[in-house]
Amino acid sequence: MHADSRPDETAHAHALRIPDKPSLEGLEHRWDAAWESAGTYRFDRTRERDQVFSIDTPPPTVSGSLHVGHVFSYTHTDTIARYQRMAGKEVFYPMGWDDNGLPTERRVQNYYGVRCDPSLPYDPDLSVPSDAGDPKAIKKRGDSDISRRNFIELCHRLTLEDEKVFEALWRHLGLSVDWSQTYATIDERCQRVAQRAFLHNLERGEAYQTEAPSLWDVTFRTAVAQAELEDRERPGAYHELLFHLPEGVTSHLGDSHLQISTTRPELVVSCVALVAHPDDERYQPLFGTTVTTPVFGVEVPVRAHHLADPDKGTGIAMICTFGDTTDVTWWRELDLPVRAVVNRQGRFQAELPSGMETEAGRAAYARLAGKTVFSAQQEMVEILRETGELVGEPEPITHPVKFFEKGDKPLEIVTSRQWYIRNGGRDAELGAALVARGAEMQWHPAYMQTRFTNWIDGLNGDWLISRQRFFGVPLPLWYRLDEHGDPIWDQPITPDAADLPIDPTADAAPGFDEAQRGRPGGFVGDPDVMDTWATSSLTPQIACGWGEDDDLFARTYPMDMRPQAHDIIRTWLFSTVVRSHFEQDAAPWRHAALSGWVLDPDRKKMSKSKGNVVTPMGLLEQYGSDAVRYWAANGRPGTDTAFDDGQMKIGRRLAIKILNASRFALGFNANDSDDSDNSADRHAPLAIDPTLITHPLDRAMLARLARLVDEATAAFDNFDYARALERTESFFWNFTDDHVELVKARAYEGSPEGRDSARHALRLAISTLLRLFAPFLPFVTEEVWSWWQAGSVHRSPWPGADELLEAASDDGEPGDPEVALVAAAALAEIRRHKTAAKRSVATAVVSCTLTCPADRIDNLRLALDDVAAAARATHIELIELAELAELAERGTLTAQVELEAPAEQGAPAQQGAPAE
RNA sequence: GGGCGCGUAGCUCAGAUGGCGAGAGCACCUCCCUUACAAGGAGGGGGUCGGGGGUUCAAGUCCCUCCGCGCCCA
Repeated sequence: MHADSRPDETAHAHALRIPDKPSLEGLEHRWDAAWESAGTYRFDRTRERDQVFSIDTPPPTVSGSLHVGHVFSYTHTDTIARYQRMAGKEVFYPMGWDDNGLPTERRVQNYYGVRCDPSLPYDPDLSVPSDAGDPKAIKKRGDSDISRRNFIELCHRLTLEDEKVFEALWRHLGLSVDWSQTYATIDERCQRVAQRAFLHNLERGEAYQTEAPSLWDVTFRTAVAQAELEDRERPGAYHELLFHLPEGVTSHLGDSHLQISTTRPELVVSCVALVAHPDDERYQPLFGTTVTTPVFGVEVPVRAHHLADPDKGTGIAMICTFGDTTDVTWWRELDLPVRAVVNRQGRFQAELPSGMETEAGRAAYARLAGKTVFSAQQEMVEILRETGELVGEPEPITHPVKFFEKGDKPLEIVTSRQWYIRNGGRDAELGAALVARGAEMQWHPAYMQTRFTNWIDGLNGDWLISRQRFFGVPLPLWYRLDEHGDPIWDQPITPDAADLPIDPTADAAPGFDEAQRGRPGGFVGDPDVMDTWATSSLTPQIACGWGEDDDLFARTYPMDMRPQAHDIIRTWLFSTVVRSHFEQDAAPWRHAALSGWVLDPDRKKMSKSKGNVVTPMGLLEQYGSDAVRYWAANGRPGTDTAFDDGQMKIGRRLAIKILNASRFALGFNANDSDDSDNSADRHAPLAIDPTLITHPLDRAMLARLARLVDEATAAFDNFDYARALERTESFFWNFTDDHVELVKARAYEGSPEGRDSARHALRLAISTLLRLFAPFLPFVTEEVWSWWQAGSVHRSPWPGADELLEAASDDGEPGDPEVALVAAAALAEIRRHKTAAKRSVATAVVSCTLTCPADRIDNLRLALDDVAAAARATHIELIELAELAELAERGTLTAQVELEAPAEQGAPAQQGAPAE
């Protein structure tokens, strides 16, 4: 299929074609098409596992928009992929799309102006709204309700469009993804994998359901997992309430009541206990006694628990069902009853909560029932004022409140039946095993492993995977209904593996008829879908063909590399480790590579909500993909990087420089003895013959290049692409500024030996540098490569230092880098005099004396012909520097220069002053 | 409050295992059409390496402490 571009075949030169005016324009489109048709990045699945480098790319959420952060981190991955490919590995680099979940549902709702109503029947003839994408028209007509299946169809339709846009951007950016290996987390195969994995978890006891308090978003009407929480600072107020002590008991202050500070007075009705720290002497006498709540007069115990903070408020707090996650902890650990009042709509339920015995209590509750939490609080404060049980006025504060990261109302905690997967949050042994999995992987940078470990150590519950949504992978379960039509929860019916994927709300349970759905003695399907992470945590299994393509799986799993941003270690990375731990008893990857964030100039994370995002395609078009990649690749692993279009300009300049320098280095005829422009040799293939490289300066340059190759290789092997780029770039600028200038004259018109040496060394250097740059600047390097080489630079072998050292040596004598350094220093010194004299660099030098220490002078002598030619000097005198004191004056090399008199004005000859 | 990371020229950042005068690019200033490149080239000015202690013959580099910033978690 692409035999001509295999890395193990010797690249061979082909007819030389160098454009007169090389340009970057249009390279992206041209080479993307060429790579596609040549199959340059196709995975060769005949390779064995040890020859393969497999990459687990976290699929981006297509319904979100791509931003520069994606370009940034995906470029990092691509540089590694390209390096590994050139280093001889067969790279398995698939791409997925994360379609399911809330973001897509919201986008579909807004884009088409529809709402999902699961109670509606499927309408097979439903047409796509003609005003899709027109917010004004949709607002005018209002949303229309459609069935669940119709809704899901629209989700699929829109994500398909989104995927095309994403792929086009990735191709333009030059990701070396194998585009024949794509998946979408909602496609049939992914659903099958997700359901199969869940059923395995269920069989092994790693998945379980329970009726438990869970965080609930009242807007989206869905449960939310711990990993999806975020704290937001919100205004609130401390309310001082009075709880009443039994007859004859007084507080440490001598009062017949206790004063409690709370930010949620409306939850007094759900209060089940008071709690203080066990060491708190003020409340120790009360532990084990009871108090009665204000307004409702419910008797609740006073308990001790170490999580109560003696310094907060009055040091004693009320425990409610449930005000926050600490309440849940207290409820569980102190074995307290439940007195729930907030329903899933975020309103106070109509029914009277338990324990409400007084008439006044009932009357008060009647004023709260049906109200939202917000209104109920206002009403409750009013009631407390009326009863005189509110002390003073509420004191406004700002405090962190838990939100669903995609929501905009504070989370409530409601009790419901949900499915969980164990993750070590309630099982120290499992937690330790997962920490150990983390230690099996290499982290780049290494300190990121600490975040992983810290996250596991901080977990306090299992992973809740049930979501009350529509566009997701259904939980593959049904429940029998008893004779009353109530589900028998603890004996779920599971499907046959061969039937996966299934939708329990559409497919009948095995052994039942569809007509029995919802009937007593019949069955009902689980209405929930799985959390999106429950699928995307399986990307290694999905990409590698687990359970579907054992041959591929054996060649690719566990995967070599997983790149991602550091903020989702706790979610995506962690959950993927959990699944592999359970399913394969292995870590999913060998290397976890973490990228930083893109920050705006104010050091804030770039994000859509902050309105500071830049559209990636515009950048790619403005600066060129290579230039944008250059900026991205300068971001070191794990390090946040400022968005900087200045760096992109530099990247563009570098790409242009590569074009021009290559044009020079490759611009000599293949037949070195014939320089005529119209010779038949003009397009003859160029050769590189290392044995012709004899000049000490050429050999010195190649010796330095060998060092560079070693450094770049070591950096890449350590996943430090940024270092590899920085070293390569630094060498390249010196190469063009110094080496090219020094050898230019010799390459054009030197002696036959000198000329050959210069030209072949230039070609070898360019060949090497193009390959070193290829992972970063895939387009311009491929362009130049195509001028004179067959096949793709991206399938050519990564350069080796040995070949360069071999080429640099002469009769067994190694090349000496010092020769290049001292020659460059000498040329710079002479140029400095010309600039100081405000003369052109081309000005001829009438006489020149260079002074430097003995050890350097010998090296300088070896390249003196080139220095003189580059300086336009007919002769250079060398003087050995004797005195150490002189050496300390300035540098180790000084020049005295006399320049040719200016041609016209007849001004006196410039006398270069001795360097100071 | 705990954990992790960061603080080097006006800006963006390099500076493995401590070692000869602290670097790059951008920006700034001066100069130069030199046959790869004017979307260029040559050169120049500019830093108490966050503050303070300590270890060492020697510290931007190691230790302690303080200050500031970011992220994650309580």
